[in-house]
Amino acid sequence: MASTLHDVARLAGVSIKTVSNVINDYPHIRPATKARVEQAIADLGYTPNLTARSLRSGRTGAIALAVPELALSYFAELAAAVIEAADEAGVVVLVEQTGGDRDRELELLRSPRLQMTDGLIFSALGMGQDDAEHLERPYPLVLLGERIFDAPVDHVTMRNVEAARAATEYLLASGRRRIAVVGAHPGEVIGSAGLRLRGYREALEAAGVPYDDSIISETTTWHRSNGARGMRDLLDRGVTFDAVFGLNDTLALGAMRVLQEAGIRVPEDVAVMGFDGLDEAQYSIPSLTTVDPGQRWIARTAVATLLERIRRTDAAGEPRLLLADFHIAERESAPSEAMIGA
Amino acid sequence: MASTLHDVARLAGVSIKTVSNVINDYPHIRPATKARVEQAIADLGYTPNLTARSLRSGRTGAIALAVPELALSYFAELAAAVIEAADEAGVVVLVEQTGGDRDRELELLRSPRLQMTDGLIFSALGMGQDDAEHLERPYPLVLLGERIFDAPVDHVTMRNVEAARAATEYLLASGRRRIAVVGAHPGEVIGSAGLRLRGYREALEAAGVPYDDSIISETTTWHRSNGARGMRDLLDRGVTFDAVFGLNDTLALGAMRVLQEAGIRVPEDVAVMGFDGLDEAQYSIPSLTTVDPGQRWIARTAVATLLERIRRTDAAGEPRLLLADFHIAERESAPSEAMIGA
DNA sequence: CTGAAAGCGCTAACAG
DNA sequence: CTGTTAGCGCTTTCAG
Repeated sequence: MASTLHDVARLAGVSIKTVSNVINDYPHIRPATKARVEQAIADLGYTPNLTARSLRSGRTGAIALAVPELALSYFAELAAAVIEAADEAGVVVLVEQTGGDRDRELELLRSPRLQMTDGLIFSALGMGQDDAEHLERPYPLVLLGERIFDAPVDHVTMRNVEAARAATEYLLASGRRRIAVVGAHPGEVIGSAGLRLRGYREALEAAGVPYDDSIISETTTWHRSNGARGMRDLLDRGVTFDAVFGLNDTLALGAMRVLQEAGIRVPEDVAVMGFDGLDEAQYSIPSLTTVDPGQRWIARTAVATLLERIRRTDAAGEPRLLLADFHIAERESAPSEAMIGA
Repeated sequence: MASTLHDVARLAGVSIKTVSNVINDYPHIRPATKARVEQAIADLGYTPNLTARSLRSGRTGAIALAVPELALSYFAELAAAVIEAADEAGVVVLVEQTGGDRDRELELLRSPRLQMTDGLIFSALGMGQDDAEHLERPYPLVLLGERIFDAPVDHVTMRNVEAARAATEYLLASGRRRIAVVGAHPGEVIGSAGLRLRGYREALEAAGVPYDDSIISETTTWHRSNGARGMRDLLDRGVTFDAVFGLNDTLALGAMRVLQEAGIRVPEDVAVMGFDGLDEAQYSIPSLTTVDPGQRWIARTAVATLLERIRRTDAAGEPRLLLADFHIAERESAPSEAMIGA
C-alpha cells in the first residue's frame, strides 16, 4: 500500500540512506541526487511512516492533555488554547477526560497509553495534596490547577488568592458591604474554592468588614445548576446581601439567573462578580463582571514548558511554579465606583 | 530505562515469545509458566511499548477528531461525547482544530499526522460540496456536519431540514405568525444555515404563512455576538415580529439578550427558539426552547461506525448515511400552545 | 506448550 | 557525498 524508503530509493536509483538524508534535509547532498530523490518521492506520493520514526527516535510528536470535562466551558477554552499552542509548535494533542475523579486521574498517570505521547499537561481536580507523590514519574509532566502544590513537577497556575482578593476589593470599593459567596467547598483549604474563599476573607479583613458565614453558600461541583441552587438557598435563608461573588463564572451566571427570577435587580440591588473570564460571560444579561485569571497565558506557558522538558530531559533543572497575571474585566453586573458616579 | 520483553523473558527464564503469549493471553500456556512470567512483569514494572506494537500491527489505538473550534460549546460537547465513547472502546482521541477554514481542512486530510491514528471523525465546515472528492482517501473516515453530502464516505449527521421545520411548526402552532430568523447565510443551499432555513420555509409554506425576507437576518459566523448583532439589525429595520428562530442556540441566546435590553419581553412579546440542544440553553433567562438534533447519538454513532470501518477495512461495504432523531426541548422562551392556555 | 528468527519502516554509526 | 548495516520492541510464522 503505502510506499517506503526502499521504494523511493529503488525508483531514484540511490540507497535508502540517501533518501533519508534528503527527507531530514541533511546538508551535504549533491543537488542532482536530491532532485532525483524528490522526484521519486513525489511520484510515489511517499510520506514517512511516523510510527516507525517514533519507535526509532523515542519521540511521538504528540502530547496529552487531561482535563476533568470538556463540556465545561472553562476546560473547553483551555483545551482550545492548548491545542492551538501545540499546533504552532508542530505537535498534536491527545485529549483525555477524567471526570475530576481521583481514581481515574491516578489511573491515567500510570496508563500505558501515555507512551503514545511525549508528555502530559495534567489538570488535576480529584487528587489532593496527599497525592503529590504520584506525580513523580519518569515522564515529562506539567501540572495545572490548584489541588496540589509543591509537587516535584512544573506547575502552571493562576494567582487564586490574589485574584479573588482583588475581585472582593473591587466590590468593596464600589460600596458593597454584604458580599455573598456561591460555590464554597466545605472545609477546603487548597483547591480553587478554598483559595478563592481565602482571598475573599483577606479582602474583607483588610477592609474591616466582618466575615459572615450565613451568606456563604456551599456546593460540590461547579455547574450552572449549582450556582442557581446556591442562590436559592441564600434567598431561602432570608439573609440580606448587596453583592454575590461566584467562585467561577458558571456559578455566577446560574446565581444571577435566580436573582433575576426573584425580581432582584442586577446590579442595582445586588452586584454579581464571577471568576474565570469565560467568553460567554460577555454575553449574559447583564454582562458579567469577572476576573480573568490569565487562562490563555496558562495554556501557552504549559505547552512551552512541557516541550522544553521534553527537549532537554537530561538537564532537568528544578521544578518551577509559574503564575499567570490576572485582571478584572469590568462589565455590567458589577460596575466600578467610577461607573456608579457617572 | 523502561524494561522490554527481553528483560522479562530473561528474568522469568523463558523465551520472549512466551512472554508475548502471556501478555496477549494466548490460551495454551502452562499455569506455572504463566505465573512466573507475570511475576517477572510485576517485578520489573514492565509495560509493553505501544509504539513498537503499532509499528508491528499497523494499528495505533487512537482516532483523530477534527472540529472547527473547541471553544464553541457545540463542538466542545461533541468532542466530550466522542472522547467518552472512544474511551469505552479503549481508544484515545487526538483532537485537531481547523478553524472552519477550507484550506486547513484540506491540509488536515492530507496530513501525515493522520498516520498516528487509525481513522478520522471529521466535522467539516469550510469545505463545500465540490470538495467531496477530497474525502475519498485510503483511510477510515467518518464525516460529520452538513456541508457535504453523497461523498463516498460514511456520514453521520442530523435531520436539519426536518428539525428546523418542526421547530417552526412548533412556533406556528403556538400562535406566532411573524417569525424572524437570525443566522442565515446569504445564498447558502447546503450547510446548516441553508438547510435549516429551508425547513423554516417549508413550515411557513405548509401553513400558508408568507415568507418575508425583511425579517431574515444574515451573519457569517455563529458566535453569540453575531446573534446580538443580527437582532440589533432587525430592530433597526423597524420590522415587526412575534418570534425569533435562532439557527443555533448561541445565536438565539445573543438575540435574546438584545431583545431584553430593548425592553421586549420574552416570551410574551417575542418567543425565542434555538437549535442544538446545548446544556447552557437550560440556564439562560428565560431558559431557551430549542431543538435537540441528537448530538450525543451522533457522537456515539460516529465512533462506532469508524471503529467498524477500521476493524474490517477489507469488506468495505457501501458508504452509509446515518441520521439522528431530533426532538424539541420545550422551555420558557417559547411555550407551546398548551402552556399559554394554562 | 515453547523457542528461534524474521521483519514492520526508519535512523544513525560507520565505512568507504 | 553516499552505501551498508544494526537495531528500536514487538508480533508472528515456523519448528520443535
